[in-house]
Amino acid sequence: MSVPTHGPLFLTNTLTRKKEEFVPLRPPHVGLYVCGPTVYSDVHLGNVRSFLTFDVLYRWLTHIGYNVRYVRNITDVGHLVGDVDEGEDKIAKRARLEQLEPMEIVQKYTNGFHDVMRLFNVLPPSIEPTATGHLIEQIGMVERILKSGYGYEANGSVYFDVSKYAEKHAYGELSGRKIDELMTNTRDTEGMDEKRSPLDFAIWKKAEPQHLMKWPSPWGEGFPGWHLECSAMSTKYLGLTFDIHGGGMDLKFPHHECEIAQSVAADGVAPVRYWMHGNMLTVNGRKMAKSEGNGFTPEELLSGNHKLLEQGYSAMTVRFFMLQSHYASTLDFSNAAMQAAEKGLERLMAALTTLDALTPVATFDPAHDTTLDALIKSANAYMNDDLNTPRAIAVLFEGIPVINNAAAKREDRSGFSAEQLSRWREFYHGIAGDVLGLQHEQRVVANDRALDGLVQEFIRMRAEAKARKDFAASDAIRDKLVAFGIVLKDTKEGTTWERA
RNA sequence: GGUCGCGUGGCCGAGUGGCUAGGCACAGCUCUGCAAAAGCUGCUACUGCGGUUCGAAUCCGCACGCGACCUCCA
Repeated sequence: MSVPTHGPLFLTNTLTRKKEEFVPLRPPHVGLYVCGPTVYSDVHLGNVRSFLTFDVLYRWLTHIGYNVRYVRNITDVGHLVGDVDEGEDKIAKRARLEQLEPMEIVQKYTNGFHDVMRLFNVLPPSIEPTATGHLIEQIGMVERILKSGYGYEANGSVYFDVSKYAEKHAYGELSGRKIDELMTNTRDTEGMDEKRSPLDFAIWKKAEPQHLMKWPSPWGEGFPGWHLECSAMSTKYLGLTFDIHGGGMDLKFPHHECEIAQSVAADGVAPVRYWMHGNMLTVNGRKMAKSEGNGFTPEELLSGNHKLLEQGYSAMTVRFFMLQSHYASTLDFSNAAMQAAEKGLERLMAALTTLDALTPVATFDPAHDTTLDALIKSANAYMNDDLNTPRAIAVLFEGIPVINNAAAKREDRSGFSAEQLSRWREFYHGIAGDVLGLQHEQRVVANDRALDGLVQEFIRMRAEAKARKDFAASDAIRDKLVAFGIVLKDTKEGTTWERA
């Protein structure tokens, strides 16, 4: 099988700020690394968007025939509260506040993160390494950086020497920053005399005696710097140079810039061939962020129990909503937009159900083949064009009238042959399901069968009433059911029901 | 202040130098006992002002407005 099977894939490489054809280092293998969460609190919707973006990338790469090793880390140490390497560790702080062991915090929020990912139908990565599980690798990397002369030890901590690095390498190339501008704009450096320059960053940090999260190292007890883990773990699992590194736009600087510098300093090669950055989810035009206090958790979203939410929205509605915009654009969350997405998704999923329920006819429409060929072609082209999911979704909608038409009309030639049906189903389930990860909501849970049996009985009674033209009785049944949130739909095949 | 980006129809949101995404909403019609659902039809936008061009919403300049990053953040 040739790779890729769906034509060349183009991705926007934020390193060059251009759309480039994606050619992996060692096809059919693709190495993909995505910065995962720091597990010190609940993930919010903005975080979800980022993981969703790379979920679709992972799904698409797989769909077009690549063998993807997807590494997404869990940051469970080293991420400090403040800036300039002086604050408290985020997890340690949370542990103190919640009066738990740091690892209990890590476990708690890792579990929560996994639950949320499952809820949004985000696939698990191939490897989900933790920073604390890779202390050896990180210490090794610090040693290599020291050996190459780009790090220095000060009072039990080790810092990366940005100025020295910038003499020979392009520090700032990813984020478009110039070193002297960075120097000018940096805030006061008082109280940080361990660092030679405010731009330097910790790759190993000395731990105070009371510090809970610390490990022995050649420089004494301490813990690794935040940026280091991604470099160490991506190197370990994907090699010195790998294909794609993804993350949120806000990680571009300094996090990813530091990753590049560390890898080049330690191993002499640029670590990443294609950098990809997802854009931010905004609320009323402002970035959703924990510090802004405008984020909501998936639980609040589902229940609608938040001052910014007019109602609850399902995870699939959110997924669909997010995929209706391009990953590189900011996306503004609003109730009106969510309600529109809810309706749109409903229509799409209803069409899928209709398609699955269609029965083949003898006098089918031969045009369904050419129509489908066109849909397939453009859907693939759009996905290959830097993951244009909104366009791919639009393609799915283009075929919906064809499906609905076939279902609504029994007499004409709008029907499908058995072969056409299987091809259409394969396409719709492939794009909507496998690639975009949209799935039916499980709206009714435990007593689904009991409820269905009950409603079917009412439908039967109503049909009897209609048969004897007792419309008062039939309407009464329908209205009663509506009051209970059950909506009846009359079709040529009979009456179906769904929840309002 | 520096760097980067954005400004599209009632709303959300794609996009290309000429071939008028899609969703939601709205209106009319068809189907239906009625309604819902479904189908058909309609709704032609691109912040402002200049410029390049046969032709620009799409390229360039300026202005205005908004945002992101520059400090932890997906």
